[in-house]
Amino acid sequence: MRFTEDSVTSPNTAEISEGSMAPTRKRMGTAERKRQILDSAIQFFARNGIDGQLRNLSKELGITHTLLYHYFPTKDALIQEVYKEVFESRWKPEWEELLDDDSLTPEEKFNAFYLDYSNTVLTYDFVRILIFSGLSDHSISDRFFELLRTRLLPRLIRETRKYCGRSDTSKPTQRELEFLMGLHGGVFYIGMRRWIYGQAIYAAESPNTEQEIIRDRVQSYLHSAKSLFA
Amino acid sequence: MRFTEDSVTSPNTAEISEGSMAPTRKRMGTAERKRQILDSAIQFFARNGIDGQLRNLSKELGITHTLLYHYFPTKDALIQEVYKEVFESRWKPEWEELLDDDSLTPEEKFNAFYLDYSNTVLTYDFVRILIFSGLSDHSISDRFFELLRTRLLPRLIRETRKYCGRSDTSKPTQRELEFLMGLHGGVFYIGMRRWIYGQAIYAAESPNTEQEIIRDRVQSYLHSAKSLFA
DNA sequence: ACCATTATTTAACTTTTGGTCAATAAGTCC
DNA sequence: GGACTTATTGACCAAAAGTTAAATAATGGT
Repeated sequence: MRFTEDSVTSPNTAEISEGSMAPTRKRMGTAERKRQILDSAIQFFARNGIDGQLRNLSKELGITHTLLYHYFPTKDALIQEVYKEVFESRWKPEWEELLDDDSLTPEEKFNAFYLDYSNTVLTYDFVRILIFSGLSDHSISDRFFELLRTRLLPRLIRETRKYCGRSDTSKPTQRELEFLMGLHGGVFYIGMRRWIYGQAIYAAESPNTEQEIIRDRVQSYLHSAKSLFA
Repeated sequence: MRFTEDSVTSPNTAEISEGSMAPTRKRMGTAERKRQILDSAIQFFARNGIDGQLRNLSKELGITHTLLYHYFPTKDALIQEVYKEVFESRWKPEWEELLDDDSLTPEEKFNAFYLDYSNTVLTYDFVRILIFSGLSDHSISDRFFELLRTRLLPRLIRETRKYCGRSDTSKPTQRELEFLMGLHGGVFYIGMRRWIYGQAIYAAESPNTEQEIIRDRVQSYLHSAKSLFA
């Protein structure tokens, strides 16, 4: 993939400019530097794809590309850590709690969940890295979908049934799941348009509207579920 | 992006195997060979991303990579033709005719359209190349969305309104469009799951079900549109 | 002030890969 | 069958990009 990775003026070497002072070499603690690299790497690979060149990443960090090898044995190892960071540490356990909260109606749960989900997951970093990884190797993005499939979907189906006045706890049917995936995919598609295709979504202008969009769709989903599955 | 591009036994050199015959160098007409290369290139780049190496593509074709340069001045030129082929020559003008057909109800149109649309567009080649291109440079995928935006969406909104018993021809509101994009994105997400994340979609097993899935969603969309916009 | 540690850089190696060019040979036309 | 065209190849180049190893210099401890 051909991306233009703009050269960025190195923060570290910025101080060399004046006078004939020897370039002050900064020295960071292992943990902090590793953290810093990882953070930058997420942004960098989200932007440039996992084909982004280490030399460019290091330029953004103001270090030499060889220093990366002091913290990560190989480029692939770095990328694996990026995946891990993005897919695992951004998962919110609160989502499950929210969906299990007895004081909320199914409709409230759906609205609250998808609003927060879209704010957390429909990020530049997340969407792009998820897709980059899926494009190159399912086994990575699978980890995320596994969480979705086991933790969230069953709860969402349960709430859907509750909304329809049903209380059976039988295994979700494919038809139920597919109908739910219609809603889910529609929401994810917002992120796609925004971060992959670079389209301006209306919601970007006024934050209110994002909420409106999701409310419309959730209401539509639940309402139709009632006539389909009740 | 790191893909494993499996070496494929060259079809051309296959005949060398037996005896000590000199390898028969095949000679193809310009047009056919170019066509052949383009067809393979579509598959190849869909699989490996546009970073796929020309040497591997040519290996699949059973030719040397330098021969590619006899037909395409540069790798980028080849890729541009791949884009053109995928995005432009797969667009069906029938879609517009279908949506303009007066003998069909809005619901019939939606069903027929999205069923055919998903069969044409939700292909391995198409979905992956669309996303690869979007990831690296919007300007390419934009061409496709432009068709969508100008040719299809207005007609779909018109039919939605017709279904709702409205006949005004005013410009679609953002809310109407976003609601439609919910359906549209949900459909596209089927292709995403199938061709990006490698998930088995139920519909893959029985062709009937794909129809059922889309019918469910279309009906849900139209039904809800009525209560939202009527 | 010195030493040990290790973060950081410099230089270099290797493989990959897009691209060029002259040589070769498969058809075709007379 | 010889000449001409051009499809096809093989050898080669240069830049890109991952990786390694040795040299350098902050930093902290004593």
